[in-house]
Amino acid sequence: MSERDNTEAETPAKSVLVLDAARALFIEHGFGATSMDAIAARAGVSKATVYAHYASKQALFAATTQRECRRVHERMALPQDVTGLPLAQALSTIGHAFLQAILSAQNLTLLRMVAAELPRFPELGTIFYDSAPGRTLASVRAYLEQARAHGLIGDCDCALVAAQFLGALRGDLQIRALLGITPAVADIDAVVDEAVALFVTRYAVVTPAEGGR
Amino acid sequence: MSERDNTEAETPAKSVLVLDAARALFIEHGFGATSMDAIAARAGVSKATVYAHYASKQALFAATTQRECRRVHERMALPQDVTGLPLAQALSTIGHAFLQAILSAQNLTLLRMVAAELPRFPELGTIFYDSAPGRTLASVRAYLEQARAHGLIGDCDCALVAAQFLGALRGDLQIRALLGITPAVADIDAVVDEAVALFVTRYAVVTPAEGGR
DNA sequence: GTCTATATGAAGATAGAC
DNA sequence: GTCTATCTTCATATAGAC
Repeated sequence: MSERDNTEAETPAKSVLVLDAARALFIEHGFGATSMDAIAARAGVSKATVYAHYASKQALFAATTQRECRRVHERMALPQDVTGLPLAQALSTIGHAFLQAILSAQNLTLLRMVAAELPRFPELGTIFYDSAPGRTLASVRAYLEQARAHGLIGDCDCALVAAQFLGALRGDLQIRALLGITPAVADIDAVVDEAVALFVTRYAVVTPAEGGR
Repeated sequence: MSERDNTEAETPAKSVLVLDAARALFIEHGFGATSMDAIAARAGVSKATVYAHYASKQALFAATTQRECRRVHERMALPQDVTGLPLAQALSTIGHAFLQAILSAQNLTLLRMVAAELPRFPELGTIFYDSAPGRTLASVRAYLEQARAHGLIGDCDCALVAAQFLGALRGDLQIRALLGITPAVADIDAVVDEAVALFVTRYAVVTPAEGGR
């Protein structure tokens, strides 16, 4: 507590070791199949130490999930400012970043964990949604509103369009990945290109060159 | 699920009673939090009887999930033949049926269960996918190929278009519902109309009137 | 096949020394 | 705060009678 920051080698901080171990095991085996013994062993501490920092297995799970949500939240920020780009290029950039994010093992396992324990931790559903998919949706919506203000796209319900653009990108890739059926990476480019073409065709005010293909 | 009646009160079939009880409890509490004692009690049989029919809790879970997949599989069939309809109307019909299906409590809880226990039962992911989302995708793809053959839509990758159409319908509704954030039902019509307009605009060979609304 | 009763073991949580 | 050792509960699975 008192010594929070070390300028050099960061504090091993048992509580963080425990959290890291819990994260790894919850992700790998799920909540039910992960024991506090296993977490303590992996963290290299005793079980009593685990309980000194987290009052129960559920509290540890909640702490793990919320930290993970914060991390995903940070990773979900758009990689660069796409405001200046042409519409198709901006959408393509967004699309690639989005698919990479939602298909990452980190995101998928977190989603699985939260969905799995939703009966036990209902509030985690909202926390996760606001951290990841809701946040991305808000970003894209904001971009579309800006694009509309700049005359790149016509009048539309930007929230709905953003949701459908992200949905078209998802296709069935996300649910397949969620179910453990990993998609061929080669498909990703085709998916993004087609989704971009789809939305440019419908919403773009000026179609600079041609539709997608 | 309340009454499976036989014409002759012959077989209440304990194995089915057990399966029904297991289904209800797994859905309500998940795999980990459901005990064999509870299942036996709910089915009105002894625990030994449960084990006489299902070798283990895992086997019972697998049997429950697979039966549920078969049921969802049947419900997922398109409600009517849309082949004769105009494109926009056919897509609209498909869209409403699809959203109703994926947002149903039955489908969501099953998806949650399968995702939750994926580490323990990896093969259930594929079974569920083929039963529900994969099956719907195949139906829509088949419809699109027929529509293409009839000249309603131009040349395209029907599998990809089907996936993106269903994805646009999903938007973030499915993931929200999965996370326990139930959407306003009023939105559904707007979502379907906009998605139909989107795909008609891009793919229809003849645009009869205008997009959806 | 079905029951009552029980063995077995795992896992969440704690006591008390240091 | 951290450890070793232990307590307690409870769920899976089985034994044996009918």
